[in-house]
Amino acid sequence: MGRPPCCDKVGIKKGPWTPEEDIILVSYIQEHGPGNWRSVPTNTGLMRCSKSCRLRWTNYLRPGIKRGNFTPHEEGMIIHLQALLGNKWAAIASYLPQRTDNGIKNYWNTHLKKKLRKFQSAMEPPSMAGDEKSLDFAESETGAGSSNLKLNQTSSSYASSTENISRLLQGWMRSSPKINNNNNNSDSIGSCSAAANNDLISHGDDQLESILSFENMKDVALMEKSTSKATFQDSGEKIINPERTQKADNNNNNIDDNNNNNSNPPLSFLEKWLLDESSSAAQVEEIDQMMELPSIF
DNA sequence: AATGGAAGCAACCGCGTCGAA
DNA sequence: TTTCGACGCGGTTGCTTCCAT
Repeated sequence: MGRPPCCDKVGIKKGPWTPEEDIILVSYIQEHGPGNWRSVPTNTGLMRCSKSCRLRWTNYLRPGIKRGNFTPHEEGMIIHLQALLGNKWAAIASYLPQRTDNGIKNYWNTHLKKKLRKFQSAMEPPSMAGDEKSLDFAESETGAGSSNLKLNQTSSSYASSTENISRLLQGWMRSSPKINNNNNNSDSIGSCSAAANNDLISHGDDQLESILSFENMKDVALMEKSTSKATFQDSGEKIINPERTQKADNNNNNIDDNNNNNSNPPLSFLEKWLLDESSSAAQVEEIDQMMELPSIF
């Protein structure tokens, strides 16, 4: 007996959402608030799976979502957090309240992974360039030789209409106290960071290698400025447990309890770095400069 | 101008986790 | 304590657009 489907597959519509469907969904959420996704299709008449409704809201219709190009600071945060957390996109997204996990994941897979690959190739001796083992994030990738990065591909025309729908909700979000969407305000950075402090668990050596290899890449000096670094590295196996960050984020009333756990080193260095726009932006700009070196190509 | 490949991104699928009964 | 439903996450797929030939 397999797992039952999340919803009745018969008559369920798939594929891209239409503006009409978006309006129906947004109207419903305006009235009832997000959550209880199971009831959304039946109550709205949408021929969509509840999962699909949630995804559509979370990734596109939710107010406060920032679309378009990522800033150097955002890139730097993603690079650092990916090195620290691995492919925990939801956890990474919790530090970038205006970005969705899906968006970050896509951006990583399409842009940053390639950037970092080239950056690391440039940092290595020529004989090592192209050695897949040299990259923690290395994965099978066809067409790796292409240096043509399309950074400004235009989004579809409908994407702009979803933004409009999203914009319509801005006023409602401000006036409606019943929506507890922590990802939509700047405070969530602090709360997520605090949550991260609560979530230090043991992890494997791979994670540590990832961290160390990243540190080797560029900003050792920056990291060494932090007084917390020694503690963090010496522990060797302590890292944020990203799987709980969002839940902790939603329950940050309990943060104080967990902060009292003395066995866990503080992550203030991470927070400090993440909130230090100039440092991360500078790092990404440096990578960009490396990318532009003719010698690489 | 046509076409094939590459790139980007929206959406889906399957599994893990959590909480209520 | 166990079971089950709902939600959330990460990986993957497939469609659309762009670009080179």
